[in-house]
Amino acid sequence: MEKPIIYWIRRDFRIDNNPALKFAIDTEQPIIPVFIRDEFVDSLGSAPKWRLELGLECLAQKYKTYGLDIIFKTGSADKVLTELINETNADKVVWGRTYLPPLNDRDTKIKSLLKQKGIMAKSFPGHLLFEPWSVSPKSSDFFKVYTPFWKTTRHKDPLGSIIKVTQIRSSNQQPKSENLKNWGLGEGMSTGASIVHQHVRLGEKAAKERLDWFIANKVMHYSSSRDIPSLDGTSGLSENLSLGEISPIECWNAGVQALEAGHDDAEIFLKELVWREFAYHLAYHTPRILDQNWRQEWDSFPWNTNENDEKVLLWKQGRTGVPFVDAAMRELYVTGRMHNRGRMIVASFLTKHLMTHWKIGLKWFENCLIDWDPASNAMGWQWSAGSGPDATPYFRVFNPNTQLEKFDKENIYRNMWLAEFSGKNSKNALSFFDAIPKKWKLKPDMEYPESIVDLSEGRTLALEAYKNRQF
DNA sequence: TTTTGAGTTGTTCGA
DNA sequence: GTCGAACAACTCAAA
Repeated sequence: MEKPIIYWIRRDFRIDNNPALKFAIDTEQPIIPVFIRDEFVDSLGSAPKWRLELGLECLAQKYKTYGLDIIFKTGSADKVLTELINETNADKVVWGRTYLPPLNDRDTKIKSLLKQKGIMAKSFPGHLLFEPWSVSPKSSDFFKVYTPFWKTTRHKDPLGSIIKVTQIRSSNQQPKSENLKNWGLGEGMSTGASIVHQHVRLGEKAAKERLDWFIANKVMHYSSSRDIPSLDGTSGLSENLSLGEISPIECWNAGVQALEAGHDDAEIFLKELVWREFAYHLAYHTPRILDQNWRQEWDSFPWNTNENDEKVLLWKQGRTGVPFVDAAMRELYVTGRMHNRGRMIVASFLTKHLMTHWKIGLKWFENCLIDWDPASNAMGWQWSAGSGPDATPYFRVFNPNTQLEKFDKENIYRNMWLAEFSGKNSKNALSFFDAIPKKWKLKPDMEYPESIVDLSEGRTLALEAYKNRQF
């Protein structure tokens, strides 16, 4: 019986432009694709876990068209892979790297364990444009500032080339698979699932089509339209990038082509892709960014750390009485995403006006975002809070009302998400009330609340605290 | 080693 | 309404 190769599916939910899968195909051995529900899958936040299930269903269908079934298994990865090797007599295991601890350390151990058994174990790039260790400054170990990182990467060729797959060789052996539907990955979502579902862009094909559409219609206006939250002016591909339903290299190449075709704004799109890289670069070199203050002196800052604080709850519910903040928080709840400008504003509001620890915000995002990415989420929150690697002047406090004036002058975004303003005119605004838990006891005809903080007072208090900090 | 220049995303005030 | 200055001072990258 011919020995098969095991392809371990990680964050590369695609067929094309997938170096690990390509390697497997090139061995000409039969391929057994496996997805393992390990402790790291179980520990995902509600929305990312739910989105993972959708992504897996879609991917399984795609594999079916090539005549392959994904094998679903639960357990620690070393144990599952070992059993699968024994069962199938496979002699190779390949997967795409995910770079961040603790997964990275786990993978290193598995690699040496498999090699000890005489199995070829190989990991591949594919999740990023560049390996985090392959970009470094001349005078230190790694970059702590974005702009020099960008200057270094902009003229660097990303890893790998375009890969198109036409066939995949399946295996005659059919190892026992669990049923994905029985895993209940979507259970944490409860009432909101059917509503968020309407806003999901699912799978490799849809992601590619979106990229084409974005490059054909939007990238040329990107520098200005990406800042307007009422417009569909961004690529919106973060959701697909997070599961690897599209390759970042494909996005990069499309951006480069647009730039070469004379659309200068495409460079800003490339810069955004590089922000994602920068987040991984930082997390790879300083893993503490994921769950501790990157600048450790911030440990003594007097954040509010009470998760059950009344104002924190109102922030989560989009009931702070500050329209831009509430609109963005409701957009998050209904769509599982939030416009980038909204992310900055709600983060600034939580960490500065409400003086609340960024970890509380990070955790909420981790539960609500279908495009959740551990590296980007942590970098963004720490940047907003001021504890991160960017030298953010402490006096930089977003005023949500000034922001509304600048980026939503006609109140389009506000009315899109706040039924208290738009009445029955906005389907989106109303759907928020169907998505939320009943126990929140919120109704669309309720009166819009008074602001929970006086914005200028909140700003002053935050500035005071930042000024008086003990470091 | 030392020096120099630069650093995602802002707000407010007063001329 | 528009525009420039002030808001401080520090870390990082490169020469």
